[in-house]
Amino acid sequence: MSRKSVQLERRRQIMEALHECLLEKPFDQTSIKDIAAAAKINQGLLHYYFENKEDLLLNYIEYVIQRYKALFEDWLLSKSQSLQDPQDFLRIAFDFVCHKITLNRDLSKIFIEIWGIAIYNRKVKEKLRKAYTEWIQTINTTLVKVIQDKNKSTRISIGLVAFLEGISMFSIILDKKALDPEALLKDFQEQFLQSLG
Amino acid sequence: MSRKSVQLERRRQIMEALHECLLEKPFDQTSIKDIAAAAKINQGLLHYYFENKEDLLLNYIEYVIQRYKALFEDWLLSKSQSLQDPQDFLRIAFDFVCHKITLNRDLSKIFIEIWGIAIYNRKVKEKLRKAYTEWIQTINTTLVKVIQDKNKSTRISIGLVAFLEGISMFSIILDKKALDPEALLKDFQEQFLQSLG
Amino acid sequence: MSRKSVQLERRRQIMEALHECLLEKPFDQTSIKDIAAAAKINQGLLHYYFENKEDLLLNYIEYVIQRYKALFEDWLLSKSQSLQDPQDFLRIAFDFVCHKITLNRDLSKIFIEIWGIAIYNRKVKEKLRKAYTEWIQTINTTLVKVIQDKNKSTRISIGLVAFLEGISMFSIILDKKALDPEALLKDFQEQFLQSLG
Amino acid sequence: MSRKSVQLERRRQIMEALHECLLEKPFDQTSIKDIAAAAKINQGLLHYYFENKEDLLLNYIEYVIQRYKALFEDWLLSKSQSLQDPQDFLRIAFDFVCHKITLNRDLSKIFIEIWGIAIYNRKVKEKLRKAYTEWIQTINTTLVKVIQDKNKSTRISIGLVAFLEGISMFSIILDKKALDPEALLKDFQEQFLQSLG
DNA sequence: CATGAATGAGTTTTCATTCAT
DNA sequence: GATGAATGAAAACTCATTCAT
Repeated sequence: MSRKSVQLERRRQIMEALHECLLEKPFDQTSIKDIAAAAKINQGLLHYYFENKEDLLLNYIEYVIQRYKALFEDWLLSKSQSLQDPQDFLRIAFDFVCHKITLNRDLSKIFIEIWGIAIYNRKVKEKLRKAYTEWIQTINTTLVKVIQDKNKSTRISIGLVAFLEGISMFSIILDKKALDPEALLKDFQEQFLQSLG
Repeated sequence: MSRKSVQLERRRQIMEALHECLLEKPFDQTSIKDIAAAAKINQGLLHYYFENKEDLLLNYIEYVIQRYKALFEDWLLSKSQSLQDPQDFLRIAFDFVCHKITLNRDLSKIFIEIWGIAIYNRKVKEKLRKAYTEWIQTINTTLVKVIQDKNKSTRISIGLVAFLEGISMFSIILDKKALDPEALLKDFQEQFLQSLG
Repeated sequence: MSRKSVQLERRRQIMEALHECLLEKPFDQTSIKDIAAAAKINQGLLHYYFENKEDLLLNYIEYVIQRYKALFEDWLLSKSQSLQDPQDFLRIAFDFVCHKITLNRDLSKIFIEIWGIAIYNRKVKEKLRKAYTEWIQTINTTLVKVIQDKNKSTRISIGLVAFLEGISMFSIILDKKALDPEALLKDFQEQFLQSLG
Repeated sequence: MSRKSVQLERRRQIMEALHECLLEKPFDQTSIKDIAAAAKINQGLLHYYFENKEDLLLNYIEYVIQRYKALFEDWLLSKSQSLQDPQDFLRIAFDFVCHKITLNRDLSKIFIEIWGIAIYNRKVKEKLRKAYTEWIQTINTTLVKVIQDKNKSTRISIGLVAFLEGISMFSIILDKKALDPEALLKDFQEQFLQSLG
């Protein structure tokens, strides 16, 4: 491996360590020591690869977002039959989001955590803002083909993502049994796609 | 003032101080010192009124929830004309939630923060769980009269609250301009009530 | 009850509370609050009856010492047959000390604690010094009748008390089974009295 | 110096600092700050080398006990002529204990302090228990050769150490003049060894 | 006498970050 | 690059004592 890629690999390793830590404790209660221990590297070394705790967090957030964007691309390719048809695209995209994102408990935990940080951290907020905007636009690009009314389709796109994020949060906060998010989302998906078509 | 009410007043004063602090910093970064300063009381005294930081937080959460429940009761009373009709009740309740809760930026910030804490704090999670369950049930009690299908109405109630919480979160994270949550909610309300009727 | 005796009774009550506390925690780790709670009185009131924590401790020590001196007097009176004979007196005194003091686990704990405080607290040390000196002299007054050599009898008196205090300490620190202090003291008593006679 | 030995040296340095502090104040009144100041190191660093105050204390106790065990070994070697003869061994051991331990005022202070801590601290008690048991057994191993009766020799060994610890305590609590522990111990030693022979 | 609220200094411990090797 | 020792500030919490009522 080249110098550069060893560096990158190390950074990845540290970000994965942060990921593990965030599944156990909130970011503020996760110490550099914890992260270094999870990454099996020296505590001081962490500051060689990342300027400080915030820098690591920002890189981590970016890393997670890029990973899921890539996963989404792969998902689309694997279902490549019918991306032309808006209805089909929406169904496939919806499937992805539900199963890989909204119902992914680990990811939900981490994003709820990140929302909290974003409130008072401009850089984190900006990263989130971009990611959500992009996600909403991806949906909207297709939705507008079906709905025509641009304002309306934008509102629906936003509302759809807001709803999914709300369910994601509820899947962590509420009783799993009382909530049954899988059924709820499936039901919703049918209604939604039907209403479009 | 009686001894008892001095106690209660002081506790309220401290909880209000925490409220102010939470509008500036996340809970984990808010020190007991900060809260005491905001409450203009001695730092040690805070531990006289609350066992520890967590105890204060739990009391604060309860306090906020009770406050908004009381506000909702008042709101209903002030619009007392027509609570019999489900449609009217839903419209009035929706108005309250939108304007007093979902579009209340301070409250949104604080609840996003609390969601994050709830992930790893059982007691906080339990408080949230109860509050959301109660909220959902309040809606469902009325909704079931219109929809009949009990499972369906439950799912819609959950979905509705999830959507509102998602919008609440977006109103903090996304650009206010791009989002325009007031318009979005108004639009949604119309569609929603229409679809019921 | 007169004013004065109500006062005294309250003071006694507080000292008994300290006694209870000292059976659970070292003095330094016992807070005024703990003591007040054990005495079932208000925390502030404690400072009305005793100047401060040290004052309470000094009074408590005096109180315990006087109690055991009184108990000893009673004991002697109850065995009044034969205090004239030095051997008999020594036997009776030895019995008292063994059973009421050296083998009294609660008292042992408390005195070990007090020794520790005495090291760096002049007033406490002085109280202990007086009590031990008096005890040693009580023994010596009788012992010198049997032994004649005044220096020798003083040394034996000191050594005897030192030995008993050492056993008292061991009864707390060492395994009760391995130590068997009752048997050890009984054995010692026999040897000792025999050696005198 | 190697990494490892720097660690050990630092730990020793901190334990010596605790030693100095314990000659001025009881452990409970000695703050981490005091100890760090005495060791001339940063307060935070102390927690790098020892988990917490109790951990430091336990290590310190072990350190002192090991030091005196080593000193005793050296002492025996330096008097190597005659360890075969029980009488000679006892005399030499007795000399060591009297001069290096029982009459060592600093050590006496520290052990009285440790006794007090041991009452309510299981780990400290266990360390003391082991040390005293070992000391008693060392004496008993030789004593049993002279006395034959195993039970009797065990009782004498325990009693002997109890007596020495009692004298150690008295040397701190009582007037030095009235006590004259050197003379007392010398006298006792003669009587004791004579009684065996 | 009695209450409990108030004070403020002090305690242990944690931690992000820096630095010498 | 890598190590782990060092720093210093800050955190939560405790507590003896005082004071107004």
